[in-house]
Amino acid sequence: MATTIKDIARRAGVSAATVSKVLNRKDAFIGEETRNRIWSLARELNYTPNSIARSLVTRRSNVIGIVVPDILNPYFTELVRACDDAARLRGYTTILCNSDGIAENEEAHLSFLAGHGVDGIVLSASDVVPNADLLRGLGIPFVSMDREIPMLDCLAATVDTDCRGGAFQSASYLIGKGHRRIAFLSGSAESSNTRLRLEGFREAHRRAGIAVDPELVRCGEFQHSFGHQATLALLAGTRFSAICCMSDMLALGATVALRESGLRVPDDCAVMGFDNIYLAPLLDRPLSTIDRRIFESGRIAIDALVDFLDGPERQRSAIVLETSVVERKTA
Amino acid sequence: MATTIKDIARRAGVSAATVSKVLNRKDAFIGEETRNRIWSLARELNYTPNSIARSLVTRRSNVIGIVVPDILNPYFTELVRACDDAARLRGYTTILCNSDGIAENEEAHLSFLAGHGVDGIVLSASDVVPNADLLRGLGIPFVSMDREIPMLDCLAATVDTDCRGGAFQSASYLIGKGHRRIAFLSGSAESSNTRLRLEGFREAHRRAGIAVDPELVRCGEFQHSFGHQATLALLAGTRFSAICCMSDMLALGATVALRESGLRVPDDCAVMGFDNIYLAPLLDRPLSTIDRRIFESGRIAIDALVDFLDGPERQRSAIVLETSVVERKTA
DNA sequence: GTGAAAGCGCTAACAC
DNA sequence: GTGTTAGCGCTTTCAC
Repeated sequence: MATTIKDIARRAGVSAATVSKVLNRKDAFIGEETRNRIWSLARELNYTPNSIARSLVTRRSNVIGIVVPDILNPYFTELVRACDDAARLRGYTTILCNSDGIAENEEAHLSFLAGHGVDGIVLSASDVVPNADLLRGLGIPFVSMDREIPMLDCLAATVDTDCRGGAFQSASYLIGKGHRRIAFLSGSAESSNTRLRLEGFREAHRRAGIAVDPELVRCGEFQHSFGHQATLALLAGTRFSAICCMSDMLALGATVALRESGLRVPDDCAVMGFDNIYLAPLLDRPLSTIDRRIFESGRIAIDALVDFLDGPERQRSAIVLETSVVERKTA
Repeated sequence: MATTIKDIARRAGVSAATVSKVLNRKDAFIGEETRNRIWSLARELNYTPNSIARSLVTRRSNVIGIVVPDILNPYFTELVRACDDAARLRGYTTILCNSDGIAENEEAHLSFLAGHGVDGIVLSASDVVPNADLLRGLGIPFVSMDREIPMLDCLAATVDTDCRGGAFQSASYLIGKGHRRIAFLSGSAESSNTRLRLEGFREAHRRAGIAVDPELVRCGEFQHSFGHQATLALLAGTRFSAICCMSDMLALGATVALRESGLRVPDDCAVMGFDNIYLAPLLDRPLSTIDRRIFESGRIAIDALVDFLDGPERQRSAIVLETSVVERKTA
């Protein structure tokens, strides 16, 4: 049986309230001597506060829920780690949920988190548009990452990457290298995410006076497997000298497909990624990509959320992160 | 304000106790009609049980804590995802903690988890030997992964990989391919983990009647950066035709160093990894490695833990996972 | 079939 | 300076 505040109170010959005050440093009016006695008893008995009980009364858990599609995806791995670090610095811990991009899972997780009394939620990008009614119903402050989201009272912040700009940079970089027929690989064609990126890609071409061959645009998923498969399909049907991928995993898949087809990167075909996951520079052939400040975005999301939670004025913020080109060995 | 059991009780014209019974399906003696009324009210009012309050009385949280060194390390990413999936299947959720392999962090996390009333803990490998007194003091059932651990009442299971066997397989495979001077890269020389692996490596050589040149054995960390740096050092000082790495990240680092030095893999130097992280087959040059059933080990750990928690007999188990060679393109 | 009462460990308002 | 009381939302025992 873990020791409780009562155990300490009994041994110290004081009431539980006094112990509580001391242990919570609300001890302005507590005698020096009592205070010391309580602290040393706490240490001696190895007291650990029961957060459950505390949360029940304070209605604060100091826990933040994080919902991502899949932590196996390196982009989210990094994001989650960044959030966790940032949260810890601010006195919070995190509970992680993988939705696998399935709306029902996501909803189940949100309810779960609510039931567990999290103070706030970081809800991260998948293609599904989140259930606004649910979110409103829960009333838990949340920050939305990389997603279009309806305005809600409990929306603490949005943190988005300038995907349009990122895709523009990527395509412009490739065009600058002399490429004229550039393939475009991205996630679901329905998502705003992909739409924006495609706009950026097109804009870069327009500025350079180059037409975009629709044949070269392939949307599906942000996963490795799609990159692999789409590249093979592309190779079978048309010509191109570069691939502008909208995720690093897509780029990895594309690279494998190119190599399997006997093509060298970047000599026969250049490859640009997107995300700049921490693996990108560590690969055998370091990946040229678009940096989107993953770590920073996690930190920013948590800071915005905690500011919203702790600050009395509940300022909502809308953050947009700029991207940049990282030149390495594949393009 | 979220709706509570009382709200439902009031509207249904029954007591909170009755509502609780129905919602928890302990409704054998509750009238058909009351039952339906309660369920539909719950749905209508969008009732979410307050797990905090429930945990306080039941002394069960249905939460399992997971402590790993660093979720950014792909091996742990996978392990964590596996644990999370398995836990969910068994009706539990997980809270993740990154210790960064620092003993104080680990201890802080363990206390934190205890305070949050987790029912059990999965404690995973770093080099530090865990604080047995702390663990005993907490009294929370836990499973230890890949670590030597003192016997404790609350030790639900140990799940280890046969590292000695794995290293033996790796070295034997390389020897079978005709290599005679094989470098060995591993984590901290002090850890039992590395010691065991080195034994396996030596044993393979002994059986083949080959001497191990101490010069070729380099221990440091399981990280990419050490693989890179150690390989460069090796290259500068001696000759070898293969590297037997004790983690896939080490192998990645080694590969990069080889390529930077103008050497081709596997022609000029073969590289074997260890772990078989999900990225291994996805790389530009798919990595030959030792599979250690990461996903399975997570599932097994959770199952053992939950069996221990739920089962009345509290059977302790000691699981050892066998490894196998995965031949791909680097060796 | 259903309800009343007690209590999980803690905090907060107020009393002394 | 310290104690008393009430209550957070829920479950559980036992009485009716």
